[in-house]
Amino acid sequence: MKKNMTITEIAREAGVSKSTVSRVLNNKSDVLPGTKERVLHVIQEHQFQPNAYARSMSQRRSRTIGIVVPHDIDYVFQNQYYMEIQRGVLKAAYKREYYALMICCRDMKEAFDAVLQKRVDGLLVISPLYEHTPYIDELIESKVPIVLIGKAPAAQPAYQVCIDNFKGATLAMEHLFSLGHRNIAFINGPHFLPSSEERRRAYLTGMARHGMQVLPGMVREGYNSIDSGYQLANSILEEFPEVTALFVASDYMAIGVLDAIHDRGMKIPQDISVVGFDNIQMSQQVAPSLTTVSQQIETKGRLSVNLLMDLIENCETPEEHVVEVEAQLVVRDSTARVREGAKEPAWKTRHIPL
Amino acid sequence: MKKNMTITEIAREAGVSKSTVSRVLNNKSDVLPGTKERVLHVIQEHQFQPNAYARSMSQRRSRTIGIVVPHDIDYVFQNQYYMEIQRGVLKAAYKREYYALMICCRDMKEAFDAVLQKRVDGLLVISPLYEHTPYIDELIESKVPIVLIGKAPAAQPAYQVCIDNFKGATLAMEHLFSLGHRNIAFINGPHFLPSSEERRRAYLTGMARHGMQVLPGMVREGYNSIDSGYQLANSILEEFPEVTALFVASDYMAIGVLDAIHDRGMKIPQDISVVGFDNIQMSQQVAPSLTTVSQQIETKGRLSVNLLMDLIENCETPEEHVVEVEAQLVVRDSTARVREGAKEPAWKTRHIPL
DNA sequence: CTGAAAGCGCTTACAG
DNA sequence: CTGAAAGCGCTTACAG
Repeated sequence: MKKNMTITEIAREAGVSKSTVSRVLNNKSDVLPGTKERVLHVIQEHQFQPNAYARSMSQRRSRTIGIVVPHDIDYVFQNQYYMEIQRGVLKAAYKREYYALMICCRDMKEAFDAVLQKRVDGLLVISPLYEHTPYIDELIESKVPIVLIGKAPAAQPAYQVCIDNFKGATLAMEHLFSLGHRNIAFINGPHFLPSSEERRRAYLTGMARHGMQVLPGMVREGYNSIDSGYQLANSILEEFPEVTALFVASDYMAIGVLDAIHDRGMKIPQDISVVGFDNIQMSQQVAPSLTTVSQQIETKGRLSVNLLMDLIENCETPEEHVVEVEAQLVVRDSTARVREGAKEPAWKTRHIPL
Repeated sequence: MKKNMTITEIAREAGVSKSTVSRVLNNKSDVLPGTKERVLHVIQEHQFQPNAYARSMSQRRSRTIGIVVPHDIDYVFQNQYYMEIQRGVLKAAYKREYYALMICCRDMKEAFDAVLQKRVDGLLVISPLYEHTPYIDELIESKVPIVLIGKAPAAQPAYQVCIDNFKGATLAMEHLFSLGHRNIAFINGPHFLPSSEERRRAYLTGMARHGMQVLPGMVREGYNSIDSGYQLANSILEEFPEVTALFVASDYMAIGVLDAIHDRGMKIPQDISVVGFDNIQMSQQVAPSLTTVSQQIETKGRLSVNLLMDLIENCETPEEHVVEVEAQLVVRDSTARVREGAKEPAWKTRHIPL
């Protein structure tokens, strides 16, 4: 492996100019076959690869995208959601011969730096929160190619790849209703996540559609951690023993819910049904395996790369700003028909058609 | 966010030369405080950041390291071991203001490319297999700064950060022996992993030390997947019903083992004890939580970055090639005293002192 | 079809 | 302490 070859030496050895070597390297059409042959031969012989950064400089693009995750490294690398996204992103990027740079930063500062330093041609922002709105707006305003994965909190129209959270959550609720459940509690994700609002609306709408009144304690807010799911499930079941099903807005929390129910000596799904959201890997490895709403995480990652590269390469901006991936219900072992003789809730009063 | 500032424009506005701006940017000592002040002010005002690649080119270093994982993206991003490593690596790299580029490639080709293209200043190779020996040797020979995480398969001395697998596996075995277990089966990792050999030796040595004969079927080889653990445990328990404990060379397989035992209607740890290896996150989330040998994965990631940067920056090469991280036994809920009346194995014949 | 020259945005000796 | 010039290794018009 000879390391310090440059285009100049290749040119000398092949008896041509640097320009010609460059043309061969970039597969330009106007090179005489014989010349091309000769140059390629020298290149092969030395295992020559052009300096990527010199190239980036003169081409004014780096063929590198930034995957920005506005969270702590510790959090990100312990969360399967981000792993799935990264998987989809890296696979798609490799396929188009792009590199991807992981940028974890709470305040998006490093993302700005990477752009200003011309390290990346564009940005993929995963799960931005409301608090990131000003940063994202500034990036959009500066014409930085940028695609958001997950609901956009930006004030101006942002390119984004997401699912319809309302539809997804409705799938979960209808599944539970179809199994005869009526006393359904809801554990939502944190309010600072744009997706939480829609899922909440779906829960409330579903309950209303089936004539169920929702008491305040039936809806809780967790932090998407296993532990918060555990705590909240205990608290809910304490207060509402007649609950027969829980809809939980993230798989991690749902897994905590499974634990809590188990520790209370109840059986899943015989006594209580649980539906999660996300369909992370772990959801099929737990016992019982978790019925959940798939976000098609890897697909989102893949599509977002494609969209971002269209923005980078074509410069023309697609009309449609939103790419929607379909949310899908994945039925596994954590849901079943409502238990016999489940108490009718005292507050079930009337059927409200919507 | 103004994007197209260059050092030249900063120089003009500050009324100095590019050289001086460069000196300020790089914190060189010999700049008059007043001048420095003035330049910094203009820089701040424009939020100027120097072009990273131009810098890399003239400095002949990129402040970027390659994390090469010689496996498929799909495999890597579904494996918590690699996530933990990445976590440690990224945190340490950020701290020293380095970037890290993820390079997944079965045959290490992309790793060579990254070096030849001068994209990275050095390489971190995670879990190299025997089959990667020639590639790694070539890199070492070419004086590319390189550190291996995990036992080195290289023919020549390679810098590496690893645990003492023999010692770690011995901790697991002694733990089981101390609980009274004698009929211990062993599920090893694949033979193409350098670590497997040592763990196997530890198992055999432990058994011998306690006078236990090891029948052929008591040692199996899996692929470090949950599924292979499941299959192998079933097969072992079928053949050797008197087994009271399994030592499993990776947590993923051990989790499969837990499932298998559960599905056979036996209780853990009352009927059978299980010890894993790695201490991935999941090992504490399963039920029962898994007793295992911690590799201190994140620590390995962190230390390997530090070692690699010493190689890159100091050019002087440390004498000691091996950094050893201590393997630690983590006792959780999957191990307990051997069950009462467990059958003494027919083949227990004599005590062989070693 | 090919080459010489200029340029990308920095840093680094070399003078002064 | 500061500036002019050369150089890092490419690409890209511009001629021919």
